[in-house]
Amino acid sequence: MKKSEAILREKRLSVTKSRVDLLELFIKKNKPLSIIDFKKTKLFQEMNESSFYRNVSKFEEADIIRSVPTANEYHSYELVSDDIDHHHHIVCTSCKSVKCLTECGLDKSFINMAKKVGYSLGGHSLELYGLCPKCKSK
Amino acid sequence: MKKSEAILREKRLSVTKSRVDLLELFIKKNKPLSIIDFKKTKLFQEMNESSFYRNVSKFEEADIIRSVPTANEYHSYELVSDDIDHHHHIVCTSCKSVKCLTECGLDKSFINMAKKVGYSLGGHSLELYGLCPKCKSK
DNA sequence: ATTTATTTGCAACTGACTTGCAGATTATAT
DNA sequence: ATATAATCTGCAAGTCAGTTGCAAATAAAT
Repeated sequence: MKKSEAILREKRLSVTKSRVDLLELFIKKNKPLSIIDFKKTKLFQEMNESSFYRNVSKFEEADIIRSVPTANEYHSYELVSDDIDHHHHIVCTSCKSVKCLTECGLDKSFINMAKKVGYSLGGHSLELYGLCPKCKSK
Repeated sequence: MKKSEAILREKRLSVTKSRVDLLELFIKKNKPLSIIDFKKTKLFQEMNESSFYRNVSKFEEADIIRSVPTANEYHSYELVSDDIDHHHHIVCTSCKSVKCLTECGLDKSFINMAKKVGYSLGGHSLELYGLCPKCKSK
């Protein structure tokens, strides 16, 4: 049984071809994916766009993937897995590639500052922008 | 002469009614505004939507306003003024109100981490999410 | 195997944002 | 102040990501 199928069963979602294929894509790529990335895929030929959106929603509800705030136009999602815990991304401003970072860089004084203005703190989003090694050397 | 008019002249932009009105709105509100906020305004009745977009672009080019990455659907912009330097925002997840914070909470170890993965660092976006005082007390 | 619930493809829709065009307004040159 | 050139505006139509209703197809439950 494929890994994706096991996950779907565990989360009590119906196992269908499109869900298996889409989830396998997330597993294979192992980095944030948006509609744009999906459209570059051969899977896009086989699977209707609306199914992509509907399944992404289902996966998100089921906590299989999470939304990654990208500060650009498109919604992007990545696998929620136990070994990739809370972390952020660095986006290359030239080739738009995304790399996951392994720690969270917020310092405590900043969190305290939020509390000072009377807010109770929920989550946060943090993205770095820069040039990846390849683009840097051009 | 209105403050907005002075700014427009300094930046060598044509002074028109819509530009003055729109810029006054940014000055009056003094917090990030999106199309959604604009549509709630009486100005929206008088001014065409496309003019809003075109003027926002012009203001951005002229460095009068800057884009604020909100990680949600809509593009949001705020005044660039010398006394509000580099800073971030906290967004209320209930009423969607936005508050500017006065410092940047990135710590240096995080920046070093980006360099470790071979990236040269450009900008970054950082948003906090939580409940504002009003929504908290409900 | 049959019923019931869910998912799919398709087509139509929404809403943010853009663009071409012709008329109006602003800047400039005289 | 006036004429001309440059820019801006409203309008209507278009683009594109994302959503939704419906009927046919597939999966789950009995």
